[in-house]
Amino acid sequence: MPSDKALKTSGAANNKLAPKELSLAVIKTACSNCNLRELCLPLGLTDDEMERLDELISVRRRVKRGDSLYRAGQPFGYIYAIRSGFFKTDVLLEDGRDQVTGFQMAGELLGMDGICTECHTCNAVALEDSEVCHIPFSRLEKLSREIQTLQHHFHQVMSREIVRDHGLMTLLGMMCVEERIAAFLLNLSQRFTARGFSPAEFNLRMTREEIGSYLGLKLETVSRAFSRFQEEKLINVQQKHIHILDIDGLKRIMSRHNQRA
Amino acid sequence: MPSDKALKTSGAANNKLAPKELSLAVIKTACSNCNLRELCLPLGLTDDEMERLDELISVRRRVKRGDSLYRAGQPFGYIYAIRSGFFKTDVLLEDGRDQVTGFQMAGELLGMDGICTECHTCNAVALEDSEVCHIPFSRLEKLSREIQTLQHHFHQVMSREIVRDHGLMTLLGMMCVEERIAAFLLNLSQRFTARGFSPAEFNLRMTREEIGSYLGLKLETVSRAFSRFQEEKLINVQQKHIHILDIDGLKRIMSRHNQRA
DNA sequence: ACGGTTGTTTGACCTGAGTCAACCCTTCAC
DNA sequence: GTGAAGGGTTGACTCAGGTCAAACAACCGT
Repeated sequence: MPSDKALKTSGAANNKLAPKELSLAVIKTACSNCNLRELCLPLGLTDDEMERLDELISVRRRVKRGDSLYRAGQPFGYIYAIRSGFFKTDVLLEDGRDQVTGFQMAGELLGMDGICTECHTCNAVALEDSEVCHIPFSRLEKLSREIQTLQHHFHQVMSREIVRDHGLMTLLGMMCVEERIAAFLLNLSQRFTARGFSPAEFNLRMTREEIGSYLGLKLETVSRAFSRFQEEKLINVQQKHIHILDIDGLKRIMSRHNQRA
Repeated sequence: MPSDKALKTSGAANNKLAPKELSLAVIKTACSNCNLRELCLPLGLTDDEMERLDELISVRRRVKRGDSLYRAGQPFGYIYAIRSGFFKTDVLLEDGRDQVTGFQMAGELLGMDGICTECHTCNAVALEDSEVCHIPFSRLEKLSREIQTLQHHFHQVMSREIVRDHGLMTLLGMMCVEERIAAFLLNLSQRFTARGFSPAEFNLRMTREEIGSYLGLKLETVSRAFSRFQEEKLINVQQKHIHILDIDGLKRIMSRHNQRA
């Protein structure tokens, strides 16, 4: 199994200097050569259509760990596709409390929260050094008026976000600690698998506090749950490194229902 | 203030029998004459464009209280616009537990959860006798390729759904009972106001259990919170009838932060 | 190599919301 | 009118997860 660190290698950045057909740098960063194209916007497009999508993406920005891709309140103009790295999104309540609403990895889109008000409603923060493609939204809308496949796929991506949120709502609304943690680990495992990494071994990019915020728990509770899972030989935890020993055991936790709320 | 019951009056149903320009029935149910058009899909469209949208909506169905508009697992084909009435959506976990994920009222759209998998992922159930417009999704996509305003507005509606879900996630993740109930009442009040009804007086369409499921609480907890709010002269409750006496008091509850999770 | 900072673990204790149970109020069918 | 069913309220008790505190481990810049 490849280490999931491999994903961080990215194409050369200065891709505007040489003519397209000759520049390896361009080829390496174009959608058509991106190894995430089956997870990302280009899914299902013809080569020709993909090239038109490529043309939209004028900027590919690196975001350093800890930096924001965008912040709540900023004007909305772009959808962002994660080429490499790891992000969290969080919303801030007026009184200072905040909650992580999602963790995003390579191939996933960020920024759709901004469409409705023309302003972003959450913060997107890199949890490791990352690289994102900037997709100007008005041009994406224009292109998706011309390419039906693209239009439909974009609608699917937004819909998937809604369904994902519903899943999190049921997690927050009626699952107990162990179920939340199991669901969290299984979800990460499944997403790493989809990206060609080990389903059983990975590094967490976020702190216990961020996990807790996401799952509606306190960091101590997250820590205790990890320890308990380790005692029960379901996982091995060493700080940020997770090794899932018994994936079916985790799934079993999800299906025995001792409802909470 | 008009009673919010008034919303239930709806146009005649058999609108296909007479030529358009002559049929009052058609005029009464067309988007262009719908008093919800500023809340619903037609927002911002010209008369001409609205007419083209009208043509998509071949079916307007009545849904009896307790009946489903669609169920999880059913193939997806339509987006539904609520003309009158009141719905809940809920998702079912494999083990039988279920959670209400939203309450929808006139002018709001239902069914966007189905786009990503071509299958609905939740149930939509009428909480009172209702009337909905069926919008065939593929034709909506086609039309929104032709009408930029429509396309953009549809994206805004989906985005708003995502932002709404984030709000519910923060509610479930870090608010205490009183904050959840206050948020719930304020949200209903605000939506009734947008529809021209009293911000202070309305009838709940859902049971305490459904409210609890939505807010991640048990029905007894909801009932106790209502009683406590009544003692504190914030509201008057009589079964399903709510009278908000002190809307600022409710807002104040939301901003004093005694976080929970 | 070292001191400070940030993140993690673990224990002891506390409390807000869940559970269980009894009772009441409406509504509706017959 | 009457009985049954569904929904709502209230009280007494319990416990899962939060709080507070202390100690420890990893990381980072100098």
